[in-house]
Amino acid sequence: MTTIQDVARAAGVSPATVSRVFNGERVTAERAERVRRTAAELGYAPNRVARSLRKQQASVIGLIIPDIENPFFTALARGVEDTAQETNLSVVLCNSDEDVAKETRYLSIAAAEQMAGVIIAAASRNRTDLSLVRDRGMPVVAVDRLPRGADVDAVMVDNQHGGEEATAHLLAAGYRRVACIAGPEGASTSEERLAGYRSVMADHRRETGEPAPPAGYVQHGDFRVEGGRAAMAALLALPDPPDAVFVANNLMTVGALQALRDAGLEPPSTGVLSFGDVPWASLLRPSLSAVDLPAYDLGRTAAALLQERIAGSRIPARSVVLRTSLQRRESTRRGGGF
Amino acid sequence: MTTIQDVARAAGVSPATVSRVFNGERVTAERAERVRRTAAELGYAPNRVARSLRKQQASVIGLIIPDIENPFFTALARGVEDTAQETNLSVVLCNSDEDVAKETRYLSIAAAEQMAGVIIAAASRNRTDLSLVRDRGMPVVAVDRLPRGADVDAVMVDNQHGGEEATAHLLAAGYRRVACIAGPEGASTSEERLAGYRSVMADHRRETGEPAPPAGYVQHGDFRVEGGRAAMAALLALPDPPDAVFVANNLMTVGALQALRDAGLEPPSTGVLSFGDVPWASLLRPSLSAVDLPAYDLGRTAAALLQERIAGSRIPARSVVLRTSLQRRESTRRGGGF
DNA sequence: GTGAAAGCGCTAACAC
DNA sequence: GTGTTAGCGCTTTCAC
Repeated sequence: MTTIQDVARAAGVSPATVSRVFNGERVTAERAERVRRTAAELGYAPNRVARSLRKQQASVIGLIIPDIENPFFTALARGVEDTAQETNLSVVLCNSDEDVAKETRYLSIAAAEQMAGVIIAAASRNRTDLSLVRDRGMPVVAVDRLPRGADVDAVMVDNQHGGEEATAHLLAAGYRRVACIAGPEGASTSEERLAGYRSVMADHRRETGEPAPPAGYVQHGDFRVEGGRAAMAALLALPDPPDAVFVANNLMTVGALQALRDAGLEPPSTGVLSFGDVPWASLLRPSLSAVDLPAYDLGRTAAALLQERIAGSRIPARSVVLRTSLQRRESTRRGGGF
Repeated sequence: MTTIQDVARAAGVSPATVSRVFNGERVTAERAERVRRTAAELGYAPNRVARSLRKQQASVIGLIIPDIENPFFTALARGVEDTAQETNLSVVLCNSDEDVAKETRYLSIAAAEQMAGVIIAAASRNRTDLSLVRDRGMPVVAVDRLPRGADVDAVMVDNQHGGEEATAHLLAAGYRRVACIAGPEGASTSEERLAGYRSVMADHRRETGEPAPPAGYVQHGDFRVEGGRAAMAALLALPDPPDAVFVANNLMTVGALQALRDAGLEPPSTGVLSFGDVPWASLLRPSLSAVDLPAYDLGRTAAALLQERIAGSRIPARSVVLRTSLQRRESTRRGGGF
């Protein structure tokens, strides 16, 4: 490996000068040029490990997401990456697999590698422990999910509003027995979406005097395809099955659609509304109504906030909330369109 | 930050002893215990940057993939991760976005961070330059795509065989005007799949005396949804459009299906066979025939090979080829099933 | 089995 | 502007 010493010797200057050239500090043009040329000849590239050790910080940021196979998070990752690239930060992606232990390992790595900062979609609202990195003063931005009590910048989705809009749309379309497949208990995103559902349902009962939905109309899944399938199957097994369902994430919607089909049912006779776009939804017949999430912008915003912190901003922690937008398509068009 | 010095002082031993405790070298049980306890109390964790600088190697491997939004690569990533975890290696994922410049940046980072090794699905067969890392003696495993002339271990898919099987299946199903949507020119995976198509088509002509397919029956796309749509549209615009199409990757299949639908056509009247499973294909009606790729196993195998190299194996470079398997479903069931 | 000391490659403080 | 020097936190000789 070529070191800064080798270049210095070959160019007839001190190591400090070489360092300055590579860090954009003031060096006479002529010598700078000579250093650059010798460096190129020798194939020299600064050793980031040494640099990190010395500066006690790196030019890499960690992005920790809970499910790399969920397109929502990959779109988010692209947003982070695109923004980071603009200022020469590199992104390394870590998949916590919704597992707090794995997540903890990645957080320790981020700390130990002295990354410049971390963007995290936490695996758990209660058990994710950001102190590992926060104690070292490392900037952290929470995205999509904010661990309880974490004093960090956050970029969130207006889940409750999205849940309300979705439920209201199902009722307006004429569905009467509207169920909900929520995410894991304790997941903040799921709970907020569910709260939106509950609040609109309660308002509706108050206005119309209709009875409360039967027990079991709220099922909990695991945010994966299988969980959605099981939850839908459970709903269909009820004595009075729902005529529409609001599903709290995209992957569970896929499972729910499969269960529906297995039971010989199809939207929109049973209405289906997904929180979060199902990828390639455009191929589905009937097309799928969904609450669109700004996944890419979530990533961009998170990266921008992190960069401000890395640059040294010390203002109090901020939360940015991005709005969802409801896409009305065929799967909620009861009675063949209106 | 607590350092090894702090622990040593607090435990009344030398830094060397603390180091030995954390590296599993022989230390008297009693002292080892004391060190471990003080370390825990002080919240000490070894600084990986310093360790890397000293040992000149890290416990992190880089995984460079060309498209993080393609489920094939995310499944592969999981395979790599699961295997790496087993031996305490951590994986950082880099998305080259099919862009050789970005890829080069990530390779330099891998080199500069002195990662333990790299697994790469190369962005280009010709322009991907592994010398950046190979020159430093860093172990590299190519997966899915092998850059020309690269002397590294590789884990590949039997693309030609898959292409042959796919094409033969379309012909056996009774389709006669079979077209192919290939990937970018120069992509080895695409070229091999195309070669499989061509070889079976040529054999078939030889046996049956049927005329050669018209010009334009082989279209090139970009391995993304849009490319597939454009290619399919071009095929449909031909004077004598095909009655079946073999699409060389999963994302382009999505686009092709969209173009087909836009034209008022549906499989299986036009047969569609995808190379690589489309995620959530189970939701599609008609269900989609596909050449299944062992993405997860590709990842596992690549990680296993890399680990052998990291452990010091010096045997000559190996290539492992994994087989595909054809899934016959409804989209190629001409005339309503057979 | 253990400690002292050197040094991985780099940057920051200081003197010039 | 530039060189000299010290040291980031760790591992690894080499004595003992």
